[in-house]
Amino acid sequence: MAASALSKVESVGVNLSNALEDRGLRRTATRMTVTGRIEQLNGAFTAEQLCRDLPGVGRATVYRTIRHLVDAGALCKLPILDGAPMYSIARIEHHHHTICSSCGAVGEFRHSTVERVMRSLAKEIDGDIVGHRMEIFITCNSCLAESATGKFSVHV
Amino acid sequence: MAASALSKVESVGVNLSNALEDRGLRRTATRMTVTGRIEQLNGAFTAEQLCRDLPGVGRATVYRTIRHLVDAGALCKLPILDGAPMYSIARIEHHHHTICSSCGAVGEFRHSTVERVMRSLAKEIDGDIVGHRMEIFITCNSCLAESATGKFSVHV
DNA sequence: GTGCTTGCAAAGAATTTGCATAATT
DNA sequence: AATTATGCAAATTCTTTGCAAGCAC
Repeated sequence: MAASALSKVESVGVNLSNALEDRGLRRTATRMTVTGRIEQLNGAFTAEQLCRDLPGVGRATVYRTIRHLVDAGALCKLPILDGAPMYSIARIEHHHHTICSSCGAVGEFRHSTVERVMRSLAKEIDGDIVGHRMEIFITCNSCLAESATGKFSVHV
Repeated sequence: MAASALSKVESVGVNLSNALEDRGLRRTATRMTVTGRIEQLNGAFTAEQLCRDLPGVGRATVYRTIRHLVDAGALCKLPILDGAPMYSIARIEHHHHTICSSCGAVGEFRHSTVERVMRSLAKEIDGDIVGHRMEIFITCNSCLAESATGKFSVHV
């Protein structure tokens, strides 16, 4: 992959528990467990998956913690066409996602051209643009290698 | 609004009941009722809204008909960050949506530059690109006029 | 008449909420 | 000590499914 205009997103020392503290929430053992697990996952995840990984933590707490993190802007929620939304750490302020249609793996990317296009569209769309979202559906390299069959819905 | 590179989507004589027939499904009175209602709505809608509008039709049938239409490619399903997905008639093969963050109104648009950007990204993204989705969140002109308060979540 | 359709109600899946108990500050 | 957090179970919300009765072809 070329490196030119596309900047791959690298870890930028996100600290989820700090994000919660900054919102005035208490630093509890349970929250450390949840945020710790999210940080050690290296990609996007669902609430259900987190519950499975952390049987010692109640479902409600997992959901509540996720919601706090989303509200804090530390996680971004990405809607999946069929099924539960996925979450991924918001390592940079504005980015888009690649979603593997086969295995569901989520990546983040940022591309200056996309943002430039948005600015040019602004002049032509009715109303004020307040934001945008873009997802690129891919078959990731490992799935290409395995030539796995599709599991996730794609809006082409 | 300028007309240049952005082509607004106009009705192109979509016929939803035909789309169902083309799939080998029977032309029933109930299905005509559902497709008729969808066609007379001039924007996106939720399953729930359709159920409310058509009290004579069972929920299950509404959901089943919507699914058939999506499978037929006659409707596109668009995931909403918080809440039920919305559906809109797929009048052109590939397009994107504008969603008013205030009233939820959905518009369709197509912009050649967006597609061009996708092609340039293809060279730089790991894996094969199989599709993409883009939503532009706006405050529509009527909401600007009313300066209504936001109701829909926005991923900025 | 045969097989697809429908509507109801029940089942499911995902998420939220009430509330008593436990932990943090 | 006061207040927030947790876990459980029940409640919600959205959607699908089983099934008997009704239509389309």
